[in-house]
Amino acid sequence: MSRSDILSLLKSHGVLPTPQRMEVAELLLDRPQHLSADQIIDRLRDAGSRVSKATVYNTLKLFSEKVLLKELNVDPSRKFYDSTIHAHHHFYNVDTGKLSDIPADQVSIMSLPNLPRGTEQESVEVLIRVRNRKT
Amino acid sequence: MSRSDILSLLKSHGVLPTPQRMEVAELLLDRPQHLSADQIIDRLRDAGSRVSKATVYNTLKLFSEKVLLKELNVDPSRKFYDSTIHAHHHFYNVDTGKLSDIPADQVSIMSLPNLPRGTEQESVEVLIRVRNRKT
DNA sequence: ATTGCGATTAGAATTGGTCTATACTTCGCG
DNA sequence: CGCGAAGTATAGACCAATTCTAATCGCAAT
Repeated sequence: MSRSDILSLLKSHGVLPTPQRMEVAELLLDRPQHLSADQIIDRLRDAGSRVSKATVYNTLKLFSEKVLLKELNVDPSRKFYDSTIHAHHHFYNVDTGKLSDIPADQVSIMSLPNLPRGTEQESVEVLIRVRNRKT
Repeated sequence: MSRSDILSLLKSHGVLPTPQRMEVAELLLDRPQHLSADQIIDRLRDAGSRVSKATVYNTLKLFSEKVLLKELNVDPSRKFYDSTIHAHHHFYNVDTGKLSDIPADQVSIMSLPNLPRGTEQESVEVLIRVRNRKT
């Protein structure tokens, strides 16, 4: 994804494109991936950036509010930020902590229960926990 | 569930029944529910117990290893401990933070993808995120 | 220039959870 | 019985992820 694509992506989602936000967006939204805030900070720093931790967290929160990415709560110890926003599912390897995507069309759910009264559905997420096969 | 039921439950799962573990088990395993470690500590303390935080965490971790309960990673800020261990799914109300159970038989999944190579399946969890309907 | 407001920042604060070091129990065995 | 080993409980220190705070910066509109 080019710089100008990202620029218009941010604008079209109502996000003011500051230099720091552009850096985060270019890193994360470039391709389908799952990164923790920590990994993002490390990579930006490695690339010579001097963004602060707080800005990265602010930016990630803003992006997820504006639906530029998805927060994943799978690993008990930290959030992952997923650059794929359309509906899809995940494998989580409990041994390695690695997440991987499952395209939505590879899981089909036949029946869903009635929602609790007074609520409406926001999303359906399937998480398949796997472990390394010990042969 | 009676005291002696819990006693034999612990023993049958290879857990030495100490007084503190009995307290936690009686509180949590009594009926289907989802509690955070914090809630558990508070309730025990309210009931006059003097268990330490560390012991509660140790106990919950032990119980989950011995499959007396399930850890849930749904809420970004804390784990929930679920007294229902057989396969089932959850609603999560993002507005209230409340979790509720979906019996396994109310969700049927038709097709599942191939697992990543070298891994075996541990569990399949469906999480339906809901929000309060704004009428 | 000055004002004002959102963005950025460093560092402090918070918080759920874990670790450590010590003390206490329990149990097998002589 | 009494001892030692092994396992458990505890308080409090510690840790790491995230959030908060208060000060500063940058820029747009006056």
